[in-house]
Amino acid sequence: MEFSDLSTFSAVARCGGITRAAGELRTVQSNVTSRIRALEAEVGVPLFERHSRGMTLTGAGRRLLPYVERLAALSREAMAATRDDGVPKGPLAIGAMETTAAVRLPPLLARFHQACPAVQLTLRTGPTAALVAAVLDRSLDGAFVAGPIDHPDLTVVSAFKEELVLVTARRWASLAALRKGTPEAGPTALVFRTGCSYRQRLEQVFAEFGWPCTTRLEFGTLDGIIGCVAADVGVALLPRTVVARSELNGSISAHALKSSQSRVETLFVRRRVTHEDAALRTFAACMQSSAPAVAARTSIV
Amino acid sequence: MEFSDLSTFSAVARCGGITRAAGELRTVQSNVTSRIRALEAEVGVPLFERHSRGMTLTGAGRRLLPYVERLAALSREAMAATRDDGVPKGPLAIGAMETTAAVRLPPLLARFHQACPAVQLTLRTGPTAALVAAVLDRSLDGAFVAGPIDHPDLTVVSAFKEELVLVTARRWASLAALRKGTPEAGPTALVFRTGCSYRQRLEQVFAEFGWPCTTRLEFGTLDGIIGCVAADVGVALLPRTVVARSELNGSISAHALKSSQSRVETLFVRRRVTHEDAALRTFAACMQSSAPAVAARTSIV
DNA sequence: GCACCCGATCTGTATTTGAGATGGGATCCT
DNA sequence: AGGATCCCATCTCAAATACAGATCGGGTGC
Repeated sequence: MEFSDLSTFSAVARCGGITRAAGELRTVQSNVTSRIRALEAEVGVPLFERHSRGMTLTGAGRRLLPYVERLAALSREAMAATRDDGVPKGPLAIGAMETTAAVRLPPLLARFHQACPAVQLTLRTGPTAALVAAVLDRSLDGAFVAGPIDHPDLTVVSAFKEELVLVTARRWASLAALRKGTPEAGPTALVFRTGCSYRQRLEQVFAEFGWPCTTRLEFGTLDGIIGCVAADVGVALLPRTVVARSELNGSISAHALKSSQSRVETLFVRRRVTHEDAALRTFAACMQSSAPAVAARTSIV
Repeated sequence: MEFSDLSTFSAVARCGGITRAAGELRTVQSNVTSRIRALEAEVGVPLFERHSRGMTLTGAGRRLLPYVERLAALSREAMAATRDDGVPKGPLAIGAMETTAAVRLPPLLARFHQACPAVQLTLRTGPTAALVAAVLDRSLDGAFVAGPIDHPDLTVVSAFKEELVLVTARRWASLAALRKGTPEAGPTALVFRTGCSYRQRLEQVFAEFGWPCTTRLEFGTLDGIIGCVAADVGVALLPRTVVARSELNGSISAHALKSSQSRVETLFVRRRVTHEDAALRTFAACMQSSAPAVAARTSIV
C-alpha cells in the first residue's frame, strides 16, 4: 500500500479508465495497468470491473476510495505539520464577502501584515457558498462568510456582528416616506451577482412591506450598488459599517430595521485539522484579538 | 511520502539509531540511511539529530511521528475495509474476564459459531486492565470487561448486568452468622491473581464489616477459588450466575449484598473505527440480540 | 466490415533499491 | 595515550522495479 499506487487508483476511479488516467498522470497506459494490478494483488480482491468502455469500481473499490481521500489528506497534513516550525510564513489564502472585504478587512490585514510580514496573504472575494466550497477543497485556507454554517469538516468562529440597513437615495428621509412614495410594484432590489447571503433578508423585508420583489439588478462590486442607490435606481440591504461613509457625505440614506431583520453575524471558517498552519493560526488569533467584544467562539458541530 | 519510508522513519525513531533499525527491518544500515535521507529531502527539514551514539528526533521529527502512527492505522483500516465483503469470516480474538467466560460466554459463543462457522474465534481470559490494553494494541478485537471504561479510542456497550454475592462455605447460613463466627482479623479473601476488578468491591465489603482485609489468597482460575471457598479457606465475591450451580449442589453458600455493593455491569469494548470488521460486527449484534433486556447502548465519550 | 477505443501483455531500457565494504568521528576502557 | 568499539555517511556493483513503446485481442459504433 504505497501512496503512489493509491493515487493512481484514485485517478483511474475518477477518470473511469486506465488510458484516460494515464494521460492525467503523465505516464503511459501500461504503467497504470501494472500499478492497478499490483494494488489488486496486494489487497487480494479486484478493485475495478473491466468492460469495453473503461473501468468501473467494484464494491471493494468503492470501499477503498474514501480511505484514499482520507489518507491523502492526512499525509498532506503530516507534511505541513512537519515543515511548520511555528513561525508564520508562506502563502495564506483568505476569502471574504464583498462587504466584509470593504470595511472590516483593511485594518485587520494591515495589522496582520505588520505582525507577520513573511506571510504572502492573498484575498479573494465571493459569495458565501463559493467561499465555503473553496475552503473545503483547500483553495482557500479560511474565509469570512455569512452564518449559519454547520459542517463537520469546518471550524467556525464568530468574527463580526453586522447591522443590516436598508439603503436608499438621499431623498427618502424615512422608511415611511419610502413606502408612501413607492409604487405598489416596489423598488428595484440591488444585489450582488450570485449567491449573496443578504438577498434572502432583503426579500423578507420586501415581503413585509408588501412589495412583490420582482425587479432586481445584479452587481459584481459594492461600489456599483452604492452608486446606483445614490442615483435612486433602487434600494439595497447592506451592513451599516459599509455605508457609513456614503451616508455621512450625504449621497444616500440608511434606514434601520428591526433587529430580527438587521442582525447578521460574519463568521470565519477554516478546515478542521489536528495541526493548523502557523500562518492561519496567527491570522485567526489576530482577528480575535482585534474584536474581543464579538469574538466569542461559537459551538462547533 | 511513501508508506515504506514512513515505516523506516518510525523504526529509526523507535530504535534510536539507523544500525539498530536496520536490524529490526531486516535490511542493512546503508539502505536505512538512504531512505531517511530521501525522506528528509522530501519534507525539506532534518528529522533526526546525528550524534555519536545514534540519532534522536528533531522538533520536525517529533511532529511527524504521531502522523506516521495515524497513517499506518488508517491504511490498515482501509485494507481491512476493502477486503471485507460483509460476510463474517477470518480470525476473531475476543477477551473476557474469568467469571464472564465461565457462565456468560458458552451459550453466546455457541450461537455465534452456529451463525458464523467461517469465523475462527479465539478466547483469552484475563483481568480488565490487561484486556483493555490488548484491545487498544490490536491483539484483541473486543473484550468483556468490568466497567466503567472511558477511552476516546474505544466504543463501549453494556453486555451483562451481574449481581455480586459473597460466597462462603456451606456452614455459614447467613452473613450475620459469618460475622459472629469470624475472628476480628476477618476471613481470608480469595481473589484472582492480578487486576481483578471485583477485588475493590470485596475490600469495600470487608471495610463495612470492620475487617482489615489483610489475609489474601490469589488464584488463576475460578475453580480454584470455588474449591477453596467450599473447603472454608476463605470467602470470595463472585457473580451470582457463576456460583449458582455450586450453590445448588450444596457445596457453598451465596449471600446477597445491598445493591450498591452487588451491582456490576459487564461491558463489551472494541476499538472505535470507521469500518468495523464484519465478524466483529456480527459478534456484537449476536451478543446484543441474546440479551435484549440489558443491551442498551451506553453513552460513549 | 472497418475504424476506433480500451485494457492486457510483452520487451528492452532506465531508474531505483538493495547488499556489502570502506572510512571518519566519537566514546569507552585499559 | 592508544586500541577497541560503535555509529553513520558514502561508494560500488548487483538485483529488482518502474517505465515507455509496441503489439494484440475484444468490443462498439458507424
